[in-house]
Amino acid sequence: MKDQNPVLDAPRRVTDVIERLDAVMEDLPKRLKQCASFTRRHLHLIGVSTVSEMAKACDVAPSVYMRFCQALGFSGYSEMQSLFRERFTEFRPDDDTRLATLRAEGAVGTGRLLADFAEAGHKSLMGIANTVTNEGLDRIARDMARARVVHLVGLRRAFSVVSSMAYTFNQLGVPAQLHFGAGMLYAAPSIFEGDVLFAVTYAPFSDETVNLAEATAKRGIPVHCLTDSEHCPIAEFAPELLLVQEDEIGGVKALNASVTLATALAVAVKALRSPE
Amino acid sequence: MKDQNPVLDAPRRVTDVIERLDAVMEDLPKRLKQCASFTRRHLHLIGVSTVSEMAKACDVAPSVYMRFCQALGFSGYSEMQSLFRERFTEFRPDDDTRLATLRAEGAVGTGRLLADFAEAGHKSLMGIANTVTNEGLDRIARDMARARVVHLVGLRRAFSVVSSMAYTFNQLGVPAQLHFGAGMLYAAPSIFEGDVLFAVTYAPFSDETVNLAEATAKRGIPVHCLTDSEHCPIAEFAPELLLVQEDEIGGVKALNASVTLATALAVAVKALRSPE
DNA sequence: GAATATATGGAATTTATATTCCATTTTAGT
DNA sequence: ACTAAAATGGAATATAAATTCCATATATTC
Repeated sequence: MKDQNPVLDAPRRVTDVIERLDAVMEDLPKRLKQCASFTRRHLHLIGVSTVSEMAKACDVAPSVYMRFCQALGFSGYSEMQSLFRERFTEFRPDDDTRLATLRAEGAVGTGRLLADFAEAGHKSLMGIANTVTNEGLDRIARDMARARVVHLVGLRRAFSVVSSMAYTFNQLGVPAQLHFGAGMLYAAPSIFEGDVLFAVTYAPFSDETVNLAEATAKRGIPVHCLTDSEHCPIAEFAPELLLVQEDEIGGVKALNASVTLATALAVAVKALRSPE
Repeated sequence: MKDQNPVLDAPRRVTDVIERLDAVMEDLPKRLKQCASFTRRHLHLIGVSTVSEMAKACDVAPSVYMRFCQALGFSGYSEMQSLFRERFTEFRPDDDTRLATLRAEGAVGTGRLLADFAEAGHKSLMGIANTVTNEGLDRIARDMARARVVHLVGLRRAFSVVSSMAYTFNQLGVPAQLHFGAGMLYAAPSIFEGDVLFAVTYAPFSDETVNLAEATAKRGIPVHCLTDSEHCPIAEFAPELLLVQEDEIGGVKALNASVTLATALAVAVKALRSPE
């Protein structure tokens, strides 16, 4: 540490932390680099861990991790941690007013909105690592890899998720069928034994999606589900549930976690199907 | 609390907590019920909050929240909190050594894939700030805000982007129409003067999207475009071009930047349209 | 409406955690 | 190889948090 930044102000957004991390990574001494490297890949742990835990995970003394936080511009670990806890605790009553004043702020306002959504995206991505377990994801991937055809269903917000997944499957040569349109239940007859259904639905859950999942599960065909709540009714029929928590700005939710998870899942299925 | 459960063992899983919460909810005295009710709806806060914070959020004294934890069977807040932190820390997505052994064992690095795509997402999001100018985005938003109807077009990978945008517009009450299907050109007649077309296409550019954009532009209707290359042919007809660079893993591109940009744009349009 | 049991909130105590300090080790420059 | 500068880790301290205790308030029962 050559004290290259005499008065470095603390990052105020997750985005800034990542940026700074990438910027200083190379110039850091061994131990601090360990901190940077591990932290960069496990941002989500900061909010729920103590210094000693983080230090241990980085295989470093607590005091070293302390200095690492300071090298990033924070006064200490507590300050850094509070930034990563914000996402959960932060209550934003000013969202509405902020949107209302956007009109007056012009380009600056629009840019800030974009920055906000980018920030929401980062946070959502961090969340995946928190809520999704390797084992669960792996089991679903294996199940899908065995399937003759993977059927995809999702409406409203979930539709963009399944449609991107359908595209990825297509691109990779994995047989997949995207179901949409009003009479979702008419999709049931085209789902056969040996197939798998992947349903995506967010609260408030779409009846059509739930009904199709239920009907399919009752025929003994495996159903898997991606959702944002433990109370998703499909949970009753699905052996494995993927839970994501998306950040939102002014009531509009990000889609980053879902889309990323869906993409990773599709690629995993392809990898498992390939003989190689 | 009538000490109905002399030796109540602590819940071991989050599910157990929820169950117990639902079970005792009714029999609890006023303050403890407050705790139960709030906690039930904000389980995710436990891992990242202190007793005092939780107590304050429940509008209750810290000691009350303490007794609430004990009523649930925990020895105290710390024990309960550690249960909610477990799920975050027990699982380290890509501990390098563990991953190495996993691969050696022939298992698929599903978790690694997810971590990789999350990383690609982070990078893509970081890229937006660099390549998109506030002014350009703002001009497009203002143009769209003036439009009678915003028409959306995009195929293949771009389809999930426009479909999510269509959903957001819908949710916000902004008139928007999503065009899809084989004969994209037949969409042209439904685009009128006073409307705006927003086209999304990535290299190699889809002819149908480009053709619709061209035909629309030639009729004097404004066309805006989101793409990943300066060579996008729509650039010739579009006053403003949004460029995003998505990271990719093994040839499969992330969608984070595009989806985030599209969402932010939609919200900006809504904000600019709202009266007040 | 009094007596008893239960619930409550603030203050005191204990425990854990963050942070600083300093002696020792490592690295970089000559 | 020697010296100076930087980095490191463990121990000491300061700070904040969890937990307990108790006096007071509220509800229940007779």
